[in-house]
Amino acid sequence: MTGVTRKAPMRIGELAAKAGVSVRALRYYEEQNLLASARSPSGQRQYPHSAVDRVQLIQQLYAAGLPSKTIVEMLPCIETGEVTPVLLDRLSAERDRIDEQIGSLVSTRDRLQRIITTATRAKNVGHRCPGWVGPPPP
Amino acid sequence: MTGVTRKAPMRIGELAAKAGVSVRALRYYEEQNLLASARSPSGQRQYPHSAVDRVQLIQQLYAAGLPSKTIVEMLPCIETGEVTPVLLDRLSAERDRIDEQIGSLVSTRDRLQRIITTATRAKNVGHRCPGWVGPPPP
DNA sequence: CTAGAACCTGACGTTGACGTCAGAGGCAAG
DNA sequence: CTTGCCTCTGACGTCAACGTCAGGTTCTAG
Repeated sequence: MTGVTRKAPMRIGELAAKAGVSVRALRYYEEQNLLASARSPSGQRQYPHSAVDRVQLIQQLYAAGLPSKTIVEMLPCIETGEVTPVLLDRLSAERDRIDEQIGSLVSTRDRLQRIITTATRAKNVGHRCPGWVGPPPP
Repeated sequence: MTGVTRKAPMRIGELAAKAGVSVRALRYYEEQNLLASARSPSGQRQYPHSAVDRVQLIQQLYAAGLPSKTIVEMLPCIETGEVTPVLLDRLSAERDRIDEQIGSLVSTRDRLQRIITTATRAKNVGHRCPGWVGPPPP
């Protein structure tokens, strides 16, 4: 026996569903060289199972604010585990950038939390919000 | 004596410099009702000193991914300290959203860190991309 | 075989936060 | 007064990550 479990190759709709993105997004990723696909004789895209993970990684990096240009430079080596010193620097730089972003978000969150706490404790609740803060005194 | 130190009112260029944003951005904020200004007789914008802080708050909220529509609903009450129950829910919701965003960023950061660590330890360096010969790892 | 779902390419539309340019005026210095 | 910088309004340009539509092919269920 072959030992190979033959199943129909994953098409774009299935990948989109499994990865939680739109079909359009996947074609866009391919356009940006973020995601490759084999083609059936009739031209339909075919993906390996691992594509689900890859798409989710792409999403994660997008969510971290990386543009596709940066991602496309990082992805190949990330997948193979091979990396150049230059790329390593880049990865570290992005990690640091994300750290800063986290710090900024934390302070924003804290500021929001203080506002909430203060407002709740003071029970400054139930007034009508002023629609607009007027111009400053001369 | 009046006790009032009269100084020339802050104009848009000065505010832009102090807040670290562009003049265009400030006019855009005004367009979006995020930032008010008094006008001189000749129509030039005048800002109070507190505007610097306000602009920085706006920037912080933008950086947290809030769109101006949301900010414009939150800002007046944030400044006055008064808040409606509805707005309080909104603030909490945004705080929670930011928390999720932080969590997502942390996991992305960790994933990047693992990649960096693994690649560094395995010394999988120098195979694919062209580049200079880097310094040795610590 | 046929209907409908899924897929293809190509191209234009959308959104948000500004950038940039044009043409006209205002303001302090010399 | 003139020079030069700052400011004004208005309007079009940009960029990224897709959405959406058109017009055609392919796959699959009955």
